[in-house]
Amino acid sequence: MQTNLKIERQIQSLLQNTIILDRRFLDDEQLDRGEQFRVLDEIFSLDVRDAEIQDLSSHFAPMFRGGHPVHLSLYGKTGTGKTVTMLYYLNMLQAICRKKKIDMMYIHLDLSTPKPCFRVLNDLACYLDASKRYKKGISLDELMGKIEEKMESYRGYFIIFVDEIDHVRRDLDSFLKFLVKRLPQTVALKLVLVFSSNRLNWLENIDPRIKSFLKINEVFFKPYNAVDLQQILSLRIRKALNQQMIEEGVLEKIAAVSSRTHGDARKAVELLSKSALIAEKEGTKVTMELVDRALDDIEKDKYVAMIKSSPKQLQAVLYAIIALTARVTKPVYTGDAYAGYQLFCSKINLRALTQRAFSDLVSELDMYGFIQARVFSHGRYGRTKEITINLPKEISDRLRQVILMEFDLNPIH
DNA sequence: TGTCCACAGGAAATACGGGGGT
DNA sequence: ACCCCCGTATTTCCTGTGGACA
Repeated sequence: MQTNLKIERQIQSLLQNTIILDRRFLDDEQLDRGEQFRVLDEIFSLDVRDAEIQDLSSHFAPMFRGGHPVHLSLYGKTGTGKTVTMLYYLNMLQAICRKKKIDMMYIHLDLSTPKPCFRVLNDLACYLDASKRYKKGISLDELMGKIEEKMESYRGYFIIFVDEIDHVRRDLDSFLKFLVKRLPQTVALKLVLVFSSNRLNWLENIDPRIKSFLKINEVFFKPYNAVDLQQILSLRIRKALNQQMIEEGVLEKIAAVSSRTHGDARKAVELLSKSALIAEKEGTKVTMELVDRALDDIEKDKYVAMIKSSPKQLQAVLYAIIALTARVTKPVYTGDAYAGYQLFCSKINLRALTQRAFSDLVSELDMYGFIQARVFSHGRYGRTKEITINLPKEISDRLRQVILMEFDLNPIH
């Protein structure tokens, strides 16, 4: 009976202290298109990305005089809203065109994960309903033919938004050649290409013959400043969180920290979400101090996520090094580390790499910031890397556990 | 000054694996 | 179904190196 009451009270207090009311608004992936656009409507009406939208408008304006805009390239770091802004803009553009009886359609080719040229064309064909999804067995030429066939009858404006263009693996040239040279010559529609990239120089290693053909306009997306981020965050807070539970200044702090370090809206929302999550778990309000902890947590998650997505060999190397440095205080040398690594490999039934390869992996870990490895000469006692770990014990212990789990071992001490 | 340790790290060879062409 | 080709991972082989020590 006692426990019954206890549980009831627990649930009661959890309900009262609920902070996250609608989790979906903390993660764009979970919103459908309509909702996304509605959120954007609110954001853009607050002058966020105003300059960029202005640029877009002047680029597409010729459409309404019957002209033909040149192609467009969007630059900006990740999380500056290239994709979201452009999609929103295209949606609006389409609505306006419909009102003015101008034929227009657009397609969004999402390359957030790298794809070969073939897959991209296949995607395009699928959107056009020109072909089904092929794994292989159809030549690029044939695929292009099908796309052209489908486009032949169309006479209006046709906008293809190629998101993250530099993710076209292998043969970006032939992909562009098709879009820029071949397509406009074979079909009658008015084609406008929109590319987005976070690298300013993605055009540099393109076949110069295509490059000279490519008349292009550029729009730059600046990182969000603190004011923009405040707008974005406050909207999310209104939609997703219980505002009573958020202390004064938290919003400003998150915005300030984010704009200072990256200006990435997605990361800012992530920080907000993490803070709320911690607060909810602990049954407190979201405080400034909690934001700092969330920041730490995200940092920790970063290391964990990175090692989880790394190759097994790299994980094994890191484990060996962590285990070794935990045992001794002095720095570890390559030879010792390699021996430890071999031992660990035999334990987990993994083929050990050569010392040469091992050495490269150590350097890689150094680059990622897991460890410090500096070459140091001990005179006649040789020249070797001194390996130390600078991570807080908490993180390195966590990493150790994670790696063991990756190898299906229980952390036994 | 020369020697020599214990590797670093470059270059080339080789293994591997998956996708494309036929 | 088959073969080929190419990019990547790893190995093999090798030369280079800073400084303690004699």
